[in-house]
This record gives sequence, C-alpha cells and structure tokens, in this order.
Amino acid sequence: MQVPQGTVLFRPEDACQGFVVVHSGTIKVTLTAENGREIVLYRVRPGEVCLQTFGCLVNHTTYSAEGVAETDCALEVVPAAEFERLVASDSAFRSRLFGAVAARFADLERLVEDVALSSVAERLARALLRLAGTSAAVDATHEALASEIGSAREVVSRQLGAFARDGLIEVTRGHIALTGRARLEALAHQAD
Amino acid sequence: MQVPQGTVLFRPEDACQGFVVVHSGTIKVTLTAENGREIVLYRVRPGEVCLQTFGCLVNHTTYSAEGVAETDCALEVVPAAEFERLVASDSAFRSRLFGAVAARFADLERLVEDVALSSVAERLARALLRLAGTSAAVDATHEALASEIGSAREVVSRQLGAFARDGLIEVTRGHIALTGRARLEALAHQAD
DNA sequence: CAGCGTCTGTGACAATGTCACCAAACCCAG
DNA sequence: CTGGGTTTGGTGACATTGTCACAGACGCTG
Repeated sequence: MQVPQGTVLFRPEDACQGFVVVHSGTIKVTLTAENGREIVLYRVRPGEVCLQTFGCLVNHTTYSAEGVAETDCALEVVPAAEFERLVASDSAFRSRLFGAVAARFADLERLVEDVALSSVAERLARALLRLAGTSAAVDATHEALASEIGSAREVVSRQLGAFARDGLIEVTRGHIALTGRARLEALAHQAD
Repeated sequence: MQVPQGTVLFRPEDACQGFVVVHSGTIKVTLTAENGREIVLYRVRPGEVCLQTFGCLVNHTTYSAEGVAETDCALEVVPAAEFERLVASDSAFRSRLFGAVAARFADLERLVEDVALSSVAERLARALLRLAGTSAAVDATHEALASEIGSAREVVSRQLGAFARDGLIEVTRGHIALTGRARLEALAHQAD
C-alpha cells in the first residue's frame, strides 16, 4: 500500500494491526516526552525491522512510540497470523528477521551510549555525518537535528553556530554544508 | 557452569563463545564512556535474554558492552551451532527467545526515554523503585545508582539529599529506605 | 587502635536544557 | 507583486545537570 509522506502510521497505545514491511521509503520512529521534547529511536528502510511492530506482535502489546512516514512509502502489513507462520516455517525470513532485529538493537545501544555518555558536540557531529551519508550537506531544520540527538532546538542552534565559527560547517536556513568533514569525523569518533 | 560474583563474562571487542543462558543469578550489562562514566543497559536473569550475546551470534560481531556477574551465577553457554539448531527446530525455544528479545527491546526503549527525556529526580525515583522491588529499601552506593540512571555520583548524592530533606527516603551509607514510597511512585510516573 | 580504602557531601564551575522573546526567511493568497 | 502568517533561527537569562577538586566519615583489616 502507498503511504504519503507525513502519514502517522502508529501512535502510543495504538493496537498493532500486523507486521510492517517497508518496500520503499522511510519510516521514522520517535518517542516524545510530556514537555514536547522528542527523540528519534530509529528509522525503518527497506530490509529493516520496525522493532515496535515486532515487539507488539510477539508480546501482544500496544505501540509505545510514534511511527511516521518520513518519505512517501510503499508498505505491506503482514497479518499477525501470517507473520507467525512465516517465523515458524520460512527459515530465510526468520534469518533476515533475526539479523535485522539484532542490528536494530545495536543501533539502540549506541543511541543510549550517545545520549547518556556523549557531549552535545559529539552527538551533533555524529548526527550530521549520519544524515549526510555520502552527501556533502544535510537538509534539516535545527528542530529536526534536536530530535535526532535528543536535545533542544536552542542547544542545536548554539552548537551549529560554534561549528560554523570553527569552520566545520556552513549553515543556511534548513541546509548545512559539511565543509570540515574530517574534523566532524574526528569529533564523532572521539569516544570510540 | 558456576560463576562467582564479580566475574567479567565479556568485554567490548571480545569474540562471542556461544549463547549465554542464565539458570540462576544475575548478569549486569553496562556501557562505559571514555571518561569513566557508565550506564547499566539491562540485567539478565533466568528466563531473560542477553541481547549482546544474541546480537553477536546472529550478526557474527564482537561484544560492544561489558557483562559482569552481579551475583553468583549458574550459567550455560550454548554453542553457536546448537543455538542456530534450536532456533530452527525448537518452536518453544524460539517463542521464548522472541518474547524475551521483544521484552528487552521495550526495556531499552524506556532507558532511552529515561535518559533523553526525563529529569534526574524522575530517573532516580524509578531506579530506586525498580531496585527495591517489593522491599522497602535499596542497598546500593551512590555510584551504583549513578550507573543505573546514567548520571554522575555527585548528582545522585545531591538528589538523594533532596529526597531525604523532602521526606521521601532515609539514607545511610550504602542503604536507602523508601519511607515515602507513594511520593516516589508519583514522581516516577510523572511522564507516563 | 590505626591506617587505608571506600563512600559521601559540597563548592565552584562548565555544559546543557528551558523559557521567553524577537527577528528573518519563506510561502501562499489576494 | 505584496502583505500577512507561519516557520525557522538566534539569543539572553536562568535552571538543571555534569565535572572537578577536596574534605570528612565510615568500615575493614592488620
């Protein structure tokens, strides 16, 4: 099924309708505090697992985070019974599922490490590099970057300002060019 | 195999010897930053899964956290090949494994939410209630509590001091009595 | 009983997060 | 094309949290 960008796929307390498989596009899964602060837990791209959906299906619980189509998506929702049948009888499916689940947990572990044990500069450097991929720039608002690292928009504005003054980046509205990529990488890997 | 309290079972970069099954006792799994700060990711008790081990086995990677026997433990290490066989052919094992993995994911998600989006008072209240269980007191150092919530010992000392002044707890060295349990619970569930 | 190690408390300061406010840029409708 | 509304960004003041250094209390061992 086709889902346009911005569609909310699930919210906390929602019942789970089936296992979500992403064929194209990206789903962003976030947690939001009462004060409006939010953090991106992970993204689901083709070949990856939505752990929320997995957890709901396996333990018969409701969603505890929010999932939004970050881009236009092509999704498939596998009914719970079909999911269980695939897990039981399709060893290739199960292997991929296990691998994807394990990879996702590694991501979450790094997120915990980031948030609990790293400075804002390190976290922001990592987020910029991750969002850029092979590109030399990131298109994101300060608010979006704040959600990526679990901080506040003002804190991101300040830190981007410091990065800009130090020559690591060049900022325009909604766009950040990574002019000092090597230094960002050095910062990003400081705690490794 | 019997493992005495304090035994380091695995460290970052260690190769994975097999799937660890806990028959009795508790394993504590932590991440440590370069500056010595640490955070407890989760504990593994009988019936629970060590996600580190799971992830290493499934994706053929090395450990990325440290696992220590928090108590004397009775453990079993299932060789990787046997683990894969069990996953493939033992549906009861697989069900339990999936359920445990999903429950662990929910724990990690709450940890991220805690660390990124909650105040130190809330986090400490939750940790005290969790460590106490049904008991009316917690035996832990300030340093241990700091690891539980991913903060610093001094911050925990201050916050415990504030809790004590407000009548929520009574503190002695290495021991904390939860005298105002209802108020701790109110604080712990503030963001829910 | 003394000494050493561990644990705790606190002050000063740095880093980070919050709140309020304001300005600039962008977009859309008329 | 212009104006108004919305979105985005910057900044100051302040609160909370984390770091560093230091000192004192407690517990254990010889």
